[in-house]
Amino acid sequence: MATRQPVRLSPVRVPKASDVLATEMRERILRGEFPEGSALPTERELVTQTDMSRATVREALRILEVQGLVRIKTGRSGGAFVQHPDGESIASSVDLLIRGRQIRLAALLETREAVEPACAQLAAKYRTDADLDRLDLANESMSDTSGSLSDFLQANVDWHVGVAIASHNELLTGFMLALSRAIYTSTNNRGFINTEVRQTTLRAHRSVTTAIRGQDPDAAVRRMKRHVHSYAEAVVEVEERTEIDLPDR
Amino acid sequence: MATRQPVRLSPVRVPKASDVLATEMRERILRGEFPEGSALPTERELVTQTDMSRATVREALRILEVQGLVRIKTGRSGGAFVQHPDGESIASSVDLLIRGRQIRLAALLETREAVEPACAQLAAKYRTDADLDRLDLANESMSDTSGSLSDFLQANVDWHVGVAIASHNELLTGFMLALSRAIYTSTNNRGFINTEVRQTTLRAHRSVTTAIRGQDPDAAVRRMKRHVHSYAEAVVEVEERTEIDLPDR
DNA sequence: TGTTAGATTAGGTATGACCGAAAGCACGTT
DNA sequence: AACGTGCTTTCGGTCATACCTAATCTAACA
Repeated sequence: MATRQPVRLSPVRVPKASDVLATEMRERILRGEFPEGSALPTERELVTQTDMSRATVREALRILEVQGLVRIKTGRSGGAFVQHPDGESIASSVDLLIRGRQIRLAALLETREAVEPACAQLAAKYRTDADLDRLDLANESMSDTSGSLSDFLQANVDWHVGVAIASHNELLTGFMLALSRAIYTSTNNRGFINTEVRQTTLRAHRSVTTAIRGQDPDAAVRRMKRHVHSYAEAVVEVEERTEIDLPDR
Repeated sequence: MATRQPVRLSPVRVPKASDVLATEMRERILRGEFPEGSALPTERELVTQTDMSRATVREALRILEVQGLVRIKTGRSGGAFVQHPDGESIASSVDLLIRGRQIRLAALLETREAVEPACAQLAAKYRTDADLDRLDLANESMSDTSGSLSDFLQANVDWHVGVAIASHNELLTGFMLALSRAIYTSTNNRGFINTEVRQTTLRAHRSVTTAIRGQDPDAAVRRMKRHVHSYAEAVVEVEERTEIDLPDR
């Protein structure tokens, strides 16, 4: 019998048809080939163009939809409309990581300490009047001490995200959006926010806002760093107290 | 004729069946209900359990797959296996944002200046011996001045990601992973990396590595800040020169 | 005791049908 | 002329069924 031919083949990869189609459309969208809001061909049209089944085409569109690259509308003159990803898409994937990996609140606060002072610095450099309005608005609704905890925390998130927006850096904005929301939900049910904490927080926010308004990056960094650090310390302190109160579960 | 009743209805939302199923399974996965690697029911099994068609079930699974929550294997004893998202999932969505929004290199470098010094600080605090090995390895392969530009840049990415890993903060790691890769691809075809830049970069990396090894957070921050800042300045400088060289086009 | 050729079980794809939502149109009323 | 009303059309959403292909298991065979 003939000996085995020493033919070597590299492992053959058989990509899924829907992935291939999704990748091709994704590249063309990212290349900027279609203006934002323009309509892709209808599903049935794509079927005839690609010789694929409708199920395959639909899965490809679903992939793009999850990735935030298209928005799908139903009804007549519906279909897939090109959309460029925004901070929300980053925020949602960060959210999945945080929840899936059970990232602890302490790690979230550490991350905020790492990122947000830099946001404040950039905000002080690049802020517009509209950015200032947004920050003032958040400060106002936070100064309503009679509001519910959720309202307070929502205004808190708005302010922090507002700082990120004022940095005019979309990456940082998306990241801070996710981080702020995650901290919000972790904080919402822990009950260590009392009137004193509220007033301290509001004072700190106003102080940072003033630095941003005055376009003083150094002060903005310093004050933001102090704010997020002391907030983190307060949370850790309460965490420890809670652990003592509830030794096991 | 009777006057219109002042009945007000809020807009009714009709969620898609596949979204509902995906959301339910996602929540259960994120809640930690299934250990990592465990198998979800097969498609046909889900069909009987949910009274949905297989196409719907498949779309739901596809959503979870894109979100990095399950990995799907074909063949006998295949199916959907639970997976917890890692830095890659964040990296890919950040990548989509960068490319879809045409984020300029200058903005990427600005973001790195904002985030990476803090990474270095945390790395100096929490680094393990394995982290140091990873950094040393990257430095070694970068010291090979005869290597190609791609090899140099890859080692560069490895080092920067290595710092993020050493921070032991999964959020920052995922973010820096995406950022480093994006800077890599933007830098790969610009040709402003010469021998001098290589040596300067290597020196800076070694200097930061030393601070991390010595668990000196302040030095790590300072040196990293200086490194990424001077790198950014060098890039901007070359950008301007390039614009002059190529006035239109 | 390996090797290998089926059998089995999973996902991947293709058809074809029908439902429901939304935009457009035409008719009819005011 | 202006405005509802309802029909028609054209989309995506869902379902059912069939068949293909990949990966594994199993059992016969050399």
